[in-house]
Amino acid sequence: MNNAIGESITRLAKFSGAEVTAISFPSDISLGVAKAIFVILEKQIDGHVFEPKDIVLLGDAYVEGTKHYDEDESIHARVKEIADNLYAEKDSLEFRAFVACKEFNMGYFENIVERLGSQFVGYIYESEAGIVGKKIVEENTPSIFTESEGAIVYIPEEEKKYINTAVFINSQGNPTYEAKDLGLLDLKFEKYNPDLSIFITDHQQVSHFKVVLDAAEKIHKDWVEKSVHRTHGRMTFKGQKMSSRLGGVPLAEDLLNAVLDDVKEKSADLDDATKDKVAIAALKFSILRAQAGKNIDFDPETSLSFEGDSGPYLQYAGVRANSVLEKAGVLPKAESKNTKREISDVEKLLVHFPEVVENSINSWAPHYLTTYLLELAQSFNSWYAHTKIIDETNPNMPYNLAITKSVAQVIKNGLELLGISLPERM
RNA sequence: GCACCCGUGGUGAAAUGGAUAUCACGACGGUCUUCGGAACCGUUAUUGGGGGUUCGAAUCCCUCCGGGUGCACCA
Repeated sequence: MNNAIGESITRLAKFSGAEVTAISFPSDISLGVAKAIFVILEKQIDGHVFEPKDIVLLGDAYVEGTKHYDEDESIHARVKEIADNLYAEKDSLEFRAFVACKEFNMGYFENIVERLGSQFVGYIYESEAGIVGKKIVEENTPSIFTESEGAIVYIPEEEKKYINTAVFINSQGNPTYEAKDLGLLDLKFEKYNPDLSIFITDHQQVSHFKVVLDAAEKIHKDWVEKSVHRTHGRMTFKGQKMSSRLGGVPLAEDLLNAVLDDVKEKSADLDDATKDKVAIAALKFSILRAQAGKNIDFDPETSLSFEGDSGPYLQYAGVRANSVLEKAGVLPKAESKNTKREISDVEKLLVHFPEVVENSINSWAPHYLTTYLLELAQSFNSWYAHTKIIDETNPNMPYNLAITKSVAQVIKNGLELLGISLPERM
């Protein structure tokens, strides 16, 4: 979800003429990671550096670590030691294993992101942000932050009831998520100096960002004035919450492959790249069609459709239009403006495209565009069913071809802005 | 308990405060010698309850009901 929405917003922003830098904030370090590393090291008694071979292995270690930690208090000391060494980047067995896992994991991540049609220009890791964030918090204690029960916390003014008190540095001296986000702000603004910084996260984090931004405002007003937080809902899988910590959840790749199976069933004769495009369209569309912010329950059985309101429906309309144009060969010259003819509904819709795009950009809401494209495709399909486009005897043929061409173009551009590509055939 | 978000046909969704609330799925009935049927046409059914603001409310305010999320060392 984050990828689909983020990518679309990125593309909309670029289209509006802005220079956009898409960065990701990978969660490479945490107590949870330390737990996973603990499990991994335990299995590698001979002491050589762990070589991850499978992404599933890492996921399992994460889940197992969480479970093990909750059930067995005797390992807490060791896990904390691991965490400290990771945070301090101290050369040690665990740190080397961590580096190997991180490298492997990032490779996997970049792969899937590329498959989805995205690209990040840069990364700011939580580990870096944690170091910077911790420093910022320490420098501003006690002026902004307060010591409490061995931890360093931020207490908002009393009248700001809607903002929670939050721990920024825990009693072990490690930065929490809050401090890391502070560090992220600092690194982001230092590295890229943006006019506008858009955070895209799920909506569980709204109150978290309120605290962070409230604190940040006192450090650097600029950061907050230039920051926008867009949230999206969460995806449940067949009614089940997905949590990487608890396990048993599908990865984005699994989701995509499930969809791909359906596509294969439907059209075995397509080449693999096209099947992938259709599958990605189906998946992304089901996310982007709704206003961001709502939760989506994903069930491969029911929630994916290739008909009606769907990504493939849009692709189909575009492919079909292109196919007609190809068959028509060279476009005839435009007819004279004097020809009398009714303005088709399709044409009326076509005119609105720029306005819709502008609207989507202004409110960072890709779903306006999705809705519009759907209307256009429906209108075109309906028109198509009643109109013979290639018809030499029809004086309106040039007009009809021009309409077809415009539709093809608008659908292509519109899908592009959504991060969905238009196949040649399907 | 406090705070934030949400509630639209059977289901999933749309609607800068503006005309008769728009699509899709489902169900039912049609199109089928056609430039691509992942299509087209028709039938079906909807704003949680109650107040208020407004010439006008799905949209704004209050309240009740129902659901979700967050509230100190996870991210």
